[in-house]
Order: sequence, then structure tokens, then C-alpha cells
Amino acid sequence: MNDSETTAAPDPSEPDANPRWQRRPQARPEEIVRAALQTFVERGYAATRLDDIARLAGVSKGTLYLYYSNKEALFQAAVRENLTPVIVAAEESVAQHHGASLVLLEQLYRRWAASLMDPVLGGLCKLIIAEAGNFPDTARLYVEEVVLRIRSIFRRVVERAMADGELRPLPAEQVVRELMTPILFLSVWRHSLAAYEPRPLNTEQFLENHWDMFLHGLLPIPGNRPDRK
Amino acid sequence: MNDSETTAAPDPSEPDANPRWQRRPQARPEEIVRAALQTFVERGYAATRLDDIARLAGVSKGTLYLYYSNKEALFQAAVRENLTPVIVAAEESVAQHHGASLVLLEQLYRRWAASLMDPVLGGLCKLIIAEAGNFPDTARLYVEEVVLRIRSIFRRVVERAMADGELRPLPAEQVVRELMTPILFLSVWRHSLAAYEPRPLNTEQFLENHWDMFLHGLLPIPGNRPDRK
Amino acid sequence: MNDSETTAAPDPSEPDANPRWQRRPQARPEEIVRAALQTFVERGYAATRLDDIARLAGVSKGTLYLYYSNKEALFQAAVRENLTPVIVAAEESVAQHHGASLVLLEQLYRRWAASLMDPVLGGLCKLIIAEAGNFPDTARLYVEEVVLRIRSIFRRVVERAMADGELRPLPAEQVVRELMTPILFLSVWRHSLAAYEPRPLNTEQFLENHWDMFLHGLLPIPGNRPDRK
Amino acid sequence: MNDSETTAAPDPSEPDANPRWQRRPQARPEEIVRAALQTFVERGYAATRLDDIARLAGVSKGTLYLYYSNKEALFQAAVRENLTPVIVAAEESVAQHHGASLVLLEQLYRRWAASLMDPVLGGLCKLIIAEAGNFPDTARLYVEEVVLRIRSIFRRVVERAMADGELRPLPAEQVVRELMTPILFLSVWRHSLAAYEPRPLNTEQFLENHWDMFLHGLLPIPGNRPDRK
DNA sequence: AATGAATGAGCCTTCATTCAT
DNA sequence: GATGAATGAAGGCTCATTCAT
Repeated sequence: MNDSETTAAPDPSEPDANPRWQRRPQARPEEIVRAALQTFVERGYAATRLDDIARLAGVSKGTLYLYYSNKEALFQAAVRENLTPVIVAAEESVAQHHGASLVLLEQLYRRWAASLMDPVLGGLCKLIIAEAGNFPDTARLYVEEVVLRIRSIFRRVVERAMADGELRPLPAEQVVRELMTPILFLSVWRHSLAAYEPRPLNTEQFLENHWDMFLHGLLPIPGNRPDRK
Repeated sequence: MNDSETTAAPDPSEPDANPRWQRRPQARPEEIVRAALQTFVERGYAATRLDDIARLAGVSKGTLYLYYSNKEALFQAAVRENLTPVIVAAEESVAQHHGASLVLLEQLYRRWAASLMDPVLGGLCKLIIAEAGNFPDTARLYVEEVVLRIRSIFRRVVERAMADGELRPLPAEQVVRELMTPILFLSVWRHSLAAYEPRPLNTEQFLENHWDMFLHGLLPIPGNRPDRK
Repeated sequence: MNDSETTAAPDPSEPDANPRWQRRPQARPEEIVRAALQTFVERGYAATRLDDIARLAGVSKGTLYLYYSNKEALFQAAVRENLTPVIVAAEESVAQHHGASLVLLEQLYRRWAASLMDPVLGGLCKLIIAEAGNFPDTARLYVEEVVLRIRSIFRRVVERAMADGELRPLPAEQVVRELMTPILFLSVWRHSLAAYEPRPLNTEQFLENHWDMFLHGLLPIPGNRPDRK
Repeated sequence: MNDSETTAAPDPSEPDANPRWQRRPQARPEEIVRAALQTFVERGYAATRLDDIARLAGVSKGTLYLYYSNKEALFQAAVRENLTPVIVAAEESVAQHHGASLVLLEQLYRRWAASLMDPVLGGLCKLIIAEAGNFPDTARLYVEEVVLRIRSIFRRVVERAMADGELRPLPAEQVVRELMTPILFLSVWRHSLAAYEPRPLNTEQFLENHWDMFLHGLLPIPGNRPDRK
């Protein structure tokens, strides 16, 4: 792998500014985990060869084992180390907000949706769903630590909005699903079949429209609601 | 889907004239493809061993190769031979119906949702999404022959409903996604993370609630907005 | 290293009357185990590649796994399936004999020594000793099922001979060791360093001389036999 | 062994004139070789990782390569550097002694046996035997430089004892084997299967008994001693 | 001299695929 | 047509060896 650089003279090819060799060793696990997540997302667990991850991370196959004990550990690390940001972001949204619940709900929705549109976190979601059958522990972890918690956050806001009369009184659990589900699916879609659609989906618009329809529904506006046929 | 679609599954050539033994050989490919689909759905493509499929189909491993040239062909056959029913059902729904569009839409919605709640067809959907990265052709096939066509069917009905004033004038494409997406996600969910939720989801109710919220939205009744039910 | 039952090696039970292709499939495990034992003896466990065993057995590497679940199981099978003959032979020797004990002892000695001079069984003994540290269970098995049992057989005969006045009254345990130990070492020696001796050892003579010296000792003829110390 | 024997362990070049720091660098190779021998003895050559040796020696893995060019060189160094003491001790015994040969023989026997009961030297013997197949050169070295030389020492003493009428006239070579073999086997045994015996062997007693039986044999006290054959 | 992160060749093991019966 | 024993290519993992610091 090392071509010409047998000489002791430092090759000037790397314009590595100040900290000469510090970044590499420290960044290694992070780079590896990122490469792993990407490859796992693209190919699935079983079809991913450690060679692929290593190449993408710019290291040799053996190096992976300096940081992760085996393929499964690498998989779980890729999953777990990207789980927390989602939860933290959501919980902070709730904690920080005071005021009208519907505004909070919308803000929560936008932030959470944005996080799922992130290539990494969205890919993570798709990966876990695709591999749930083979990694029960990781699946359970994801459900309990992410799905249920975020759902719970949304539900509290929805219930408050209902109590305040800002939303129709409906089963909160179902309402939350109605809000979250299209975003989750979009996230999965973007990492699977979206590439095969003739025209790319406008994500921004999708999120906007969903929020609109979520609030107003599809029926015509009451006042001028026309008679059916 | 009109093309006769024999594809990878070789038709049992030489119709043996003897009616006694015809059923078995003819049934073989079907049994194999069913076993294959089930195993692929449960474990994913790479984690599925041909041994598993053979055992589940009640045949030997070598027999698989009498009908399908290799693992990938078996996968594609499993996918393709289960694609048609969904489309056919949907297209028939539209063709047969005459009358109020909203009623047709609801009927279409219920039938299509029911078909996705079928363990096999729902699993198929999840499978294709999970393996999209490794089987571009199959993914493209699914998008073009299933997703786009069903979407198109829905869109025509939605557009008619809008033209008739039964639905608010909105971007039809988006409206269709708003209707379909939660069902698709539910289908994926049931074959992945649903098992790790504390309480099982009531599918029937979910479908009902989604239709309700899809129509009415979440905001409170403007003044005389009628309660549903 | 746990030896929790190999069992992968199918017993060639059911002698299936049909002579055509019987020998090969039924002989396979035996051929494999023989090749394995030989290679393990020559190179030791870790330095033995399954490729070597397969080549020596005339099969492919994958075939080994049709009969033995992994390398360790193959090792243990090689050991265990060659253990019983030694014990059986020895126990039969005792059971069958009646008459003067010293004659029985000599007969026992010759038979047991002959079995250890067998290339396979002698190699087995050397192998177990060489790998004892890495396969405690197999080592314990060998000690308990072979070493202790044979030692016990010898001891009973020696004790009878002492009781009959045919041997000096000495600690039987030690006497047995004095008799067995050179043979055991010879067996190990022939499978390790013997090849590097300038002149090959005459095994027959060694066995004869040992029996003679075992009986008479090295001191000059009686009459003037000095007390030791 | 007269050759100065620097062999694989490179002498710390440039004797640094400064006495304070000499001991450490000079002690390094010795510490490494000791750690290597111990680990090789415990686990065998192939199962020994250089990591283990380095850790036991208290150095880093790379440091091993400062003193030994590779694993095999380390093995051979571990063997060779522990060979000399045994021979030297034996040769000195003979050279220094004058007087009755039988006394010398016993003294020689005791010293040599004691050296083989040393955990390191005994382990070395077992190690060489176990790995003989993989290290012909080392095996040959051991046979020629140790086995044959010690055997020769013993033989000279035995021959003298026979010439003096202190021992029966028998093939000296065989007599020497009769004397040495149980000790060698005991040494191997202690480093392999001894741990799996129910009761630990009393080494001291074993050595005593062997000497006794070696001299007197097993037959009852003279007077009625029967001719053999 | 000493370190230890990095490497990559090599081996065990699996499993899709073949073929003689 | 059907079987299943046999194959061998491929991939996960280990560890001796190297090299920049």
C-alpha cells in the first residue's frame, strides 16, 4: 500500500497543516465506524465485506480489529454510536420549549424530520429495519432507546395540544403515528428505492405538505364544501 | 402486468400427457418459490442458505437447480411471481368501479392495505426495500411495475375526486403519498421492529384511524365540522 | 478448549447389504481420521492445516466438514477413535490369562509394548503428550481411560506376583512405572527425536533388554551382592 | 560445549564503557529468551504468540525484533541457550571425579536427574520432543549436542564400572538407556499429563526407586535367583 | 533503543454450485 | 426427475512482521 514513500524524507503530498500525526490515530475509530455504517446501509450486513469497510476507511483489514473485536461488534458500534444524537436532539427540543403546544409540535416535527433526512441517521434507520431479524438485541435497543422515547416525546406534546384545544381529541398514540410514519418511511425510501424513481422526490416539499395535510386533512374546507355529486 | 411472466421459473417442459403425475412437477416450482420467499423475508437474502429453502420446500438442495439457475434467479423469481397479484388487484378495482370517487378511493385504499397486511406480500415489500442496494434490477422492476403503477391508479382516483370537489385541490402526487406512506411503513414495520414493541399494534385500528385523519386532519372543528362516525 | 462431544462423525452403522458404492462413503470418515491423526502427530495441532489433512485423505477441504464439525472435533475424533483398542487389548490379556503371574506379566508387557510400537497408537501417545497443555479434556480422558486403567491392570498382576513370591516385595506402583516408563518413552522417542539419532534403535532388542534388566537389575551375580547404601 | 555460543542473541555491540547502564541492555536478551522458553514450553510453538512473550518479558512486541530476527530464531535461541548448562554440568561431573565408578554413576545420575527436574530444563526437553517434527535442525542439534553427549558420558562410566566388575557385563548402550529413559519420560510427563493424574507423583521417591530397581532388578533376593531363560 | 499502530498473508470455515448415481 | 456427497471460492479473523515516531 505504501508506494514510493520508503524514504525517510517526509513526502510533501500531505499538506497536513500543524498537528502532524495527531489527527490520524485519534480519528481512526470514528472514520472506521463511518465507513462501516455507510457500507452496511448500502449493502446490508451480510453482503458487506470487511475489506470494503477497510478500503472505504482507508485502512487495512487488520486495522479494523484493533478497534472492534469482530464484524458484529463493528455493526453494533456503527448503530449505537449514532443513536444518541437523535434522542438527545429530540429531548432537548422538548425541554427547551415553553409556549403554545402546536408551535412546539411543529418545531419538534421539523427538527426530528431534518435529523432523519441526514444521510447518516436516515441510513441508520433503514439499516436497523433491514437487519432487525438478524440482530434482535440491536433492534430492541433501537426500539426502546429511540423509537419509544421519541414517540413518547411527541405524545406528550400532542396530549398537551389536545388538552389546550389546539388539536382534535383523538387517540394520541395514533396521532403520533400519523405524524411520524410518513417521515420514517421517507427516510427508509431515500436509502432504498428512491434511486429508482423517475423523478427525484422534493424532500422539503414533502415535509411541508405532510405537515399541512396532517393538520387540515384532505376534505374540502367546510364552509364552501360542495355537495357530494 | 400482462406479459406472461414465466421468467426464471422454467415452465415444466414436455407436458407429460399423463394426468396423474402432472400436479407434482407443476407444483414444485411454486412450492420452492414460496419457501424461498418466506426464507428471504425472514432472514434477508445473504443470510438465507439454499439449504434452508430446500428443507422448507421439502426437496433436496440439488432440486432447486432443476428449476432455477442460481440463488439470484430464485430471489428474483420469488419477488416477481408475487408482484403481479398486487397490481392486478388494484387495477381491477379501478376498472370495475363506477360512481363516487371518494368511495372508490376508500375501497381502493382498503383493498391495497389489506394486501400489504398479508404476511407474504408485506414481507415481500420489506424484503425488496432491504435488498434494494444489492438488486438494482429487481428494485427498479418493483418501482416501475408496482410502485409507480399503484401510485398512478391512486392518483387518477384522487384527481377525479378533486375534480369532483370531493377533495381539496392539492398536489395529487403528494396527497397520494400521504395516503400510501403510512401503510407502506406499517408493512415494513410489521416485518422488522414490530416484534420489539412492548404492546402489539392494532392493525385494523391503525388503518381506520389513518383514513380518518387523512380525510379530516388534526385541527379542531372549525365550527360545524361534523364528528366522524 | 472444551471437548463437549464430537458426534459429527457418523457411525457407519447399518451395513447396507448393497455392495456397490458402499466402501467409499462409509470409509470416508475413517480415512479422514487416519490422515488427521498422522498429520497431527507429525506437525502438532496448530501447525496442521486442514488442507494437509484433506490432501492426505484424498478429499477436498470442504469434505472434512461433512464429517467433523471443526478442526478441534477432528482432533478429538482422531484421538478418541484410537483410544479404545489399546485398553481393550490390555484388558483382554488379563482376563484371558490363568497361571503363573510372572508369565502373565511378561505376556502383558510384550503385548502392550507391541501395541505402542504400532505407528498409529504410538503416534497417538506422542500427540496427546505434546498437546496436553492445549487440550486438557482430551488429556484427562487419556489419563483416566487409558493410562490409569492400564497401569491398574499391570499393578494387579504385579501384586499377585509379589504375593506369590515371584517378585520382590516393593511398592507395586513404582514397580509398574519402572516397567512401563521406558516403553512409553520409546514410543514418544520414535515419533520425535529418533530420526536424528545416528544409528536407528533396535526396538526388539530394546524391549528384550528392558525386560531382562527389569527382572535382574544391573548388579553382578548374587553371592556377593552388596546391600545398597 | 566449547564454542563461545553467541549465536542468535546478538551481543550488545559497542560496550558502552559506562558501567551503570550496561546491565539493562545486556539483560534484555536474556529476559526475552527466558520468557520465550517459558511460553513455548507452556503452550507449544505454534500456539505461542509473540505478544505473550513480549508481555511476559515486560517489553513491547517490536523490541523482540531488535534481538531476534523472527519467531523461529527466538525459538532456537530459547532452546540453544539452555542446552549448554546441562551438558557442562554432566561433563564436569565426570572430569572431576576419581574413584569407584558406581559411586560416580550414581552421582552423575542424581545430578542429571535433578537438572531435568528443573522446571525450565525439563520443559525444554518436552518442548523439543513435541516440536521435533517442525524443527529438524533444532531436533538434530539437541540429539547431537545433548542426548548423544550425555549418553556418551554415562556410557563411559558404565563401561568402566563393568570393567571394574561393579556391574554385570551387559551391552552398555542398553544399560544407559535403562538408566536414563525413565528420567527422561518423567520429565516429559511432568510437563504434559502429570497434571491429570489423581495423585501427584512423588518425584524424589521415583528417582530413588528407579536407582534401586536399576541396580537390583525385581526378582526376589538371591540364593534362589533363577537363571534367565 | 524502544514503542505500538498498522499491515497483509494465511488459515479456518461456510455455502452456492456441481455431478455421479 | 431427484438426490446429496463433494467441491472450491470467498470471507472473517489472527498474528508474525514492519516502520514511523
